[in-house]
Amino acid sequence: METLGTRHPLEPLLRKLQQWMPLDAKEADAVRALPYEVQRVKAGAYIVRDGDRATRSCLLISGFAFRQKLVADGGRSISAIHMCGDMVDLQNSLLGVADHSVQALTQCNVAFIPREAVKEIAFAFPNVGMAMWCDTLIDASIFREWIANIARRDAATRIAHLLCEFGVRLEAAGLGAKLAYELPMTQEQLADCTGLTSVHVNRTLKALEASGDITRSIRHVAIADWGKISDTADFQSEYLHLAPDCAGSRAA
Amino acid sequence: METLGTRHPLEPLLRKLQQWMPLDAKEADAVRALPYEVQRVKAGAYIVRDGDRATRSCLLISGFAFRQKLVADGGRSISAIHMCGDMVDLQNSLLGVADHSVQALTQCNVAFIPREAVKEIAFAFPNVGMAMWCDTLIDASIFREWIANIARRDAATRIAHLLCEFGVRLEAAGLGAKLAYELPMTQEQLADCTGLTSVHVNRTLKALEASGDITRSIRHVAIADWGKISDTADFQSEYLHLAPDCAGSRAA
DNA sequence: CGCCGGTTTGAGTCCATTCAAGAGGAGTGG
DNA sequence: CCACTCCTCTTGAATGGACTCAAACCGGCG
Repeated sequence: METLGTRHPLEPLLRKLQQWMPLDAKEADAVRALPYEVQRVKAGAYIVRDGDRATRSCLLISGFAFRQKLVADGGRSISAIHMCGDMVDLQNSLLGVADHSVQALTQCNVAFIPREAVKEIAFAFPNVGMAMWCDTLIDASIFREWIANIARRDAATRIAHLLCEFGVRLEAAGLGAKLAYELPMTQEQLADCTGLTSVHVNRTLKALEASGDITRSIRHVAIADWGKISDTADFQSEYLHLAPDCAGSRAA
Repeated sequence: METLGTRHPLEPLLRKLQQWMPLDAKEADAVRALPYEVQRVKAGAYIVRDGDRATRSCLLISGFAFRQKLVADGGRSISAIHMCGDMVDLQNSLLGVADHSVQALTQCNVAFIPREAVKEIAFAFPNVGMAMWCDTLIDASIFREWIANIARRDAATRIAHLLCEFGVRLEAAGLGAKLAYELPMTQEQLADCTGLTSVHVNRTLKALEASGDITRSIRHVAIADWGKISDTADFQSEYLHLAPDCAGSRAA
């Protein structure tokens, strides 16, 4: 667990960007020099609302958030979960009008950065821009995997897959271990991530527990054997692009 | 219908980019000056294979292509359909290793552009880069809508939604009318786009026909009443971001 | 003409849903 | 400290939308 402590508030962004592309001192300083304003957001509150004209990008400094869309009959679809260091709203702010909402899953600290400042740094420092672009491309890769997950896997596989992804991403973000972590979601939210109902999520979780794939208490998930669960989950981590070779080589 | 004729092969790319961001003469010339190599690809052939180390980006000059992923039990998920002017492979080539395949739906003409050339023009000409970035963000927006479509809508709504999207995009690309077009897909491919089986797609198409939403012959789709079908489809076009305000204003 | 991929149709099955009700836990206020 | 409420989790029974399996049909093409 990291504390905010004395660290620069934008440090998590820097950490994330460096994952995709090494940045030199000048580039890192430029990131730190971005203008921002930090706000505390309560669990459940909207960070961006569908239809908003977004003029700022949001960086998650602590806590968790998710993207959601509503359909005609009132159903909800969650299309992404975000954690510390994620630029939660490049998607909306660069496109002008938000096509979906972003909501706080837990209490969050969010840094708002004016969209023009993001554009400026992206093109003034190509390596920073490339890292940001990659970040949005990896979000897209995760969307594709979720499409496949929801479209073509059964309930147990879907949920196991989500649990695997969550573990790997938490570990990559330095927020926990992939074999044991706090899952900050209700079963209903889990259902909206996987296209199931909360009742069936409940039954499926119990089945996963019974088959020895996971153990869990309230919101804590523990994975006994990574090989076993990633097998039932049909999980391969390539789509997360954690290997450090995004975008090829640095620009001069 | 546009013919290739005497036009510059990269003209469709220019058209697409200008949709997101107006480009001046110098910027347009830079796009036209991109190095490329055109190849004819047969229907069904792979343009990019899952796991490839992609070093070039692919631009669709004519024909249709789709993105697909396979899951453990052999099921297939189609996560996107692409048409003339689409940069089909920024996603893979910028990230290094392809996390999914791209396959020709019909016979295609594809222009291959070295990835370094794409990166160079993107950062040498910020407006071009911004347009490309927007393009990938809009792809991501479509992914999110597909997630909601597959996760939370019933079969008839799902398919009607896909038909609406297809009509609007074809019209936006100057390839047809949204109320009547050729659908270059088999029912099995339609099924893989919507997370259904081909049998059920067949029944659902017949039901849509019976209820007067569409008429169809072999691969031809006609929509009698846009209001009616977009209603049964729960379709709103905002997520396609066709309104010309992506990315805010041009850079100086 | 015969093959082959795609479409159509029927019958039976099943995975996930719906509806309903009870149990557990956290937080609030008297 | 307890009563009360709200939310989440849990479980059961019945239902249903989509699937599976299978066979027939159709149209284009070699």
